[in-house]
Amino acid sequence: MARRSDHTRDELKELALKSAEELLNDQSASELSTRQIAAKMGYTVGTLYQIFKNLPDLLLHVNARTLKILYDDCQKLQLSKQDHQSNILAYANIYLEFAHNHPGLWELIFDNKILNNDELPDWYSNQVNALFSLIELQLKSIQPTATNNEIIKTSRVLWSSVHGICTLSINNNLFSESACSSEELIQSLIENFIKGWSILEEKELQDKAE
Amino acid sequence: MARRSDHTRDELKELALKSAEELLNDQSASELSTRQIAAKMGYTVGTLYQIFKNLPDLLLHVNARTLKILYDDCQKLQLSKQDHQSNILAYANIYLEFAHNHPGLWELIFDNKILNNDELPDWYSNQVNALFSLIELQLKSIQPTATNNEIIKTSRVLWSSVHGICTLSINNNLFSESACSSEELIQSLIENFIKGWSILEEKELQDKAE
DNA sequence: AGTAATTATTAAGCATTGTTAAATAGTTTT
DNA sequence: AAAACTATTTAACAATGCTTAATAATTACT
Repeated sequence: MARRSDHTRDELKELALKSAEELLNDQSASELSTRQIAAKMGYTVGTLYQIFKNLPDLLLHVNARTLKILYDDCQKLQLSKQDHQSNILAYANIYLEFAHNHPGLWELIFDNKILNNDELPDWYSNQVNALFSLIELQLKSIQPTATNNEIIKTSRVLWSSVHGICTLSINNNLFSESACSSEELIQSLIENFIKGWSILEEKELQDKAE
Repeated sequence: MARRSDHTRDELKELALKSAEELLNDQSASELSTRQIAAKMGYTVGTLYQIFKNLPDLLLHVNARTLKILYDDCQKLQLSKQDHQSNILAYANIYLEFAHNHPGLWELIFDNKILNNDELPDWYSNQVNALFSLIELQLKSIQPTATNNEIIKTSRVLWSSVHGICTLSINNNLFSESACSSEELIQSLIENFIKGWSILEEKELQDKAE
């Protein structure tokens, strides 16, 4: 057989990404293969290489869709005008919940097959930055006098930490005997960190005032 | 050829682990293979399977040695009697430095090939717990009245967060344009979190006193 | 000492993997 | 209707980890 023209190029792309995503519901990112994706599409491997440069390229597009979902979920939130800490906690819970419900998709975002291969394209970095901006906005509201650099730094610290809790609570047994849920851990992190961060800034302001 | 008896069983074990460790200096954990290890030893794969159950088992033993190095490094520290926050920061920097200098070995600790396969053996979990105990001891010194559960929870939060910062700062480009070093991020995390955590406890104590 | 049992080591086979080049069959153009 | 084009398949390559059968060297036993 050849040249079926059952699907346009765009349809094939959509089909490939959807197939990969469905497979990642049942297995880990490292087990995902081109042949599996092709089979799920009803095509063979060669077709994939006509649409995507290679497997990492395909997976990068899967990640782009994942980032979009995360961003859209964040946008749907009813944000509080006053309680910015709660807003950050809500973002963190969206992240945690997604990681729990879609461990395969989530794991893929940090897959070295994709990250190590090439420089990430701009359109992809922009999606990541957009997510960071959400946190930065809340931090800026908490401490309007903080420098831009301090805001960026703090958003990275916070989000890396949230990410770390997700990683370790999802993948393994390090928490085996302890009865702490990941929600509790996330809440402890954000409560204590933001509390400390606010007070640090207040002290600095007092220092300046004296 | 067969039965060279150039090495005893123990020597072969040592040789295999050392070979794996050396390979991990130049490549990522996911690229590491039995054939590579065997070739580096000057043997073939079958020999490995006489010493270890399988590859995950071999890697688990590599990890055990990594954990021991980390623990020994922590023990070498000159701990402060008063400034427990600095002690925790020192532990975190040991962790960060190791991750930076030995990304392959460090990555392997969280490899799913090992973690997902079986339940971890007790002798391994004990090594992990010993490392957590170091942090727990410092936290207990900061807040002697905190419950055991609160100490365990807090150690998990802190260490997961440190781990998250290491993960993201080593593996990828999410921090591309921002000029924050991982040391800065770690310091911000620990300073702010511990500050917030201490104050939270003080408030609770006040509540109880009233 | 010489044969038998044991065991360390190799070598080969299986089912995978990503990727590419060539063959094939359907569509479009001439 | 024939020729040009191209989407799709097929087949091949070099890897991977795992398992097992064959082989060779040592040890144990008579």
